[in-house]
Amino acid sequence: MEGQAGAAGCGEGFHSWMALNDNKAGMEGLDRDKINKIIMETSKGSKFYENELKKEQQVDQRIERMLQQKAQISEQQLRKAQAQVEKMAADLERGRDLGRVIVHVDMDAFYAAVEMRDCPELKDKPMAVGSKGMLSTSNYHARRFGVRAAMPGFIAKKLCPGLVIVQHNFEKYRAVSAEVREVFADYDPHFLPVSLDEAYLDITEHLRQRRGWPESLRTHPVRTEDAAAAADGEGEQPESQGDSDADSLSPVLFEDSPTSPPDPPPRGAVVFGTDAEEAVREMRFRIEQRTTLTASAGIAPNMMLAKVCSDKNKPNGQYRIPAERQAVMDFIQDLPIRKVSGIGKVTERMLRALEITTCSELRQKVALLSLLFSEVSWHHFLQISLGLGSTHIERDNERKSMSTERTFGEMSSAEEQYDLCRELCRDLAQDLQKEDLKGKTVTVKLKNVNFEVKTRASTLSSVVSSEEEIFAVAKDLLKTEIDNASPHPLRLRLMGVRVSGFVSCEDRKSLQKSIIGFLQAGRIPGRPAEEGQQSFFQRAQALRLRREAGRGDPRDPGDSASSSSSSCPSSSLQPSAPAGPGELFTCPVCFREQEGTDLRSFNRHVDECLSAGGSEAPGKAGVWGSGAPLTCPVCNKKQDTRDLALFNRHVDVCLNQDVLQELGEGPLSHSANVTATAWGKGKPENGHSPTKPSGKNKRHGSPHLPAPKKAKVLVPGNTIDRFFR
DNA sequence: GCGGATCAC
DNA sequence: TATGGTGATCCGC
Repeated sequence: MEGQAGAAGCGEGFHSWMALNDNKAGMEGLDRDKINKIIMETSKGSKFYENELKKEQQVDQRIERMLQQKAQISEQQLRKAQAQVEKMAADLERGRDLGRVIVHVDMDAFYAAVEMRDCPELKDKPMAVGSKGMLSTSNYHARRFGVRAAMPGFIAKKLCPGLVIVQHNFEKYRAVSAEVREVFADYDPHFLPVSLDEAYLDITEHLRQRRGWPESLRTHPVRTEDAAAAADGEGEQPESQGDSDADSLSPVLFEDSPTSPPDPPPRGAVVFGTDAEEAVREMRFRIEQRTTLTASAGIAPNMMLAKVCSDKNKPNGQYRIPAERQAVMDFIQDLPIRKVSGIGKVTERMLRALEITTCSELRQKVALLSLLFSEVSWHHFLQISLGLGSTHIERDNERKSMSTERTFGEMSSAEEQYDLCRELCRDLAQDLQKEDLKGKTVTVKLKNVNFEVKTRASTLSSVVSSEEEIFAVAKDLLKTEIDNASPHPLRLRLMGVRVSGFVSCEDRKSLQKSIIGFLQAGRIPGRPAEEGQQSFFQRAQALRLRREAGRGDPRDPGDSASSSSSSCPSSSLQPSAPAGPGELFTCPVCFREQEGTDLRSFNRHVDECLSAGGSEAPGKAGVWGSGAPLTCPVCNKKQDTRDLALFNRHVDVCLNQDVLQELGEGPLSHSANVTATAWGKGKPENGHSPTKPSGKNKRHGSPHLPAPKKAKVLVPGNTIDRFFR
């Protein structure tokens, strides 16, 4: 999403935190002083304002201390530090990797754009999307008035009385995001979503394959309705200056340019080239065709640079840094450090106090920084100053905490506070249960009416997850604070509860390895939450239902609220899709059928069975179970085997059968020794999209096909799960 | 492990 | 009428 308000030069009476961010697009011809004055007058005297002033002064003191420290540094210390820094810089330089092509894609004013698309009346009006207190994003119209993300609605209204504020509609944004991500997946099946509107891709492999592609694979139809308009240019905001070679490399329009006779593409189609910029242009084009929304992108040898680049020609533009050291250095040279992700308001101020505002200045003074900042910090600074960044997009799979917090009007009654605390615990417990998480640390967060924030934590020897367990801890933490404040009441404006210290995934490894790990699947490591979230049963069931109904698709309908995910496959089935009436599930542990239960109940049963130990369970693999026969969740037929390996193989083949039918490539013999691995990371719904040229549906994004000698059963991810990726 | 801060979206 | 929610990380105890 759009960045928070950033720094701008602050004149008399103004402060960095309220100054307008003038480095964004859409501010042309704006009277910044006037805007700042309005913001100032509206804020002045408020509790919020007072607290911001206080925080600002704290930073001032921090800077003061730093400068004192700096004054005590000797020439010799500095020389020594210099040597150390140069050595490290040389090491880093040796390791510089320019071989990857990393792309950062960012949807333009995403929420606002979605709302405008779906409500044409908003098109010409200044509008913003947000909740009561805070705006998430504004359209470019509104930005001209100084209205932007992270601004409270009432101030925005003062700046722009005609502003239309639209409430969030996250379900819709998630749905649009899912469409966009389908396009991403074609360029990098392992892409890394940052939020609903942002992602990193490594298109190195895509480009390697793309070089050998015929034009037909790089040809994309123009939306039929307004093909002419789409072909006219890139919308209202043409690509900005700086996208230098854009024109020369622009897609050829076949509308009125009859090209070579051989195999003329269909009318109203565009063909893109084979290089990185063309691939990214194509991706943005497809996103726009699909969603009517524009995206901006940055192409660079690492994530840090790609992120900066995506901002450069926003909106609806792209920018590339060639994979050459000198090009990187040239780009970095005058880059304001604030543009770099991770350098925020405070860091910017601290560095500015040392006369560092650009990356070259940063490079110049790293030795000094190594004496004033922690090792982690100055290493980071050095990397930035060299234009280095991660070349390898990887997901932080493991969730480390989960929390709920709420802001409200002043609350001073202890009774109310306890009630609220319980409510928060209840909500949190529910969320924890959805991901089957249990943690050892409970933290309570309090913000008083003066905006002062406090957190109080307690770590237990055992894990907690239920409302009662969490509340038992949280209420004590709260009580301590209430007691401490007495006889005055706590005058709160916010309360939050967090659980962290989740049990290590290691503890669950044994479960994963067992058959149950396979059957449950849960979240697939390395995939975003929304793609791996459904259990194997749910997905198989969906697939079967779809087949029976002869329509629909088996995809997960959307992601959960946050885009974070866990590498630790849940040991519980996800509860979202209850089994239909009459569904029977066979517990893979005790082999008894569980009738008429939803997946959550079924899972609870399985959990109980497992935790009951070996006494009831026939054995880890359950191969010798003597219960009822297993039912294939795909074809829904009882299988004449109790051997889970055989059962798995049947299901596997069953699934492949479906894939092949979906792809229209005929049935596969059930005896064939082919696994879903052949379709690797493919998403089946891409395979039968009628709009794409034929041949395009063959997973060009997936690295290599086949080599599946033998179905490796019982290992999730190699067979059935691959199908769903 | 705790608490305050910083940062991103 | 009066400035958000979620998650991560770092630093100094």
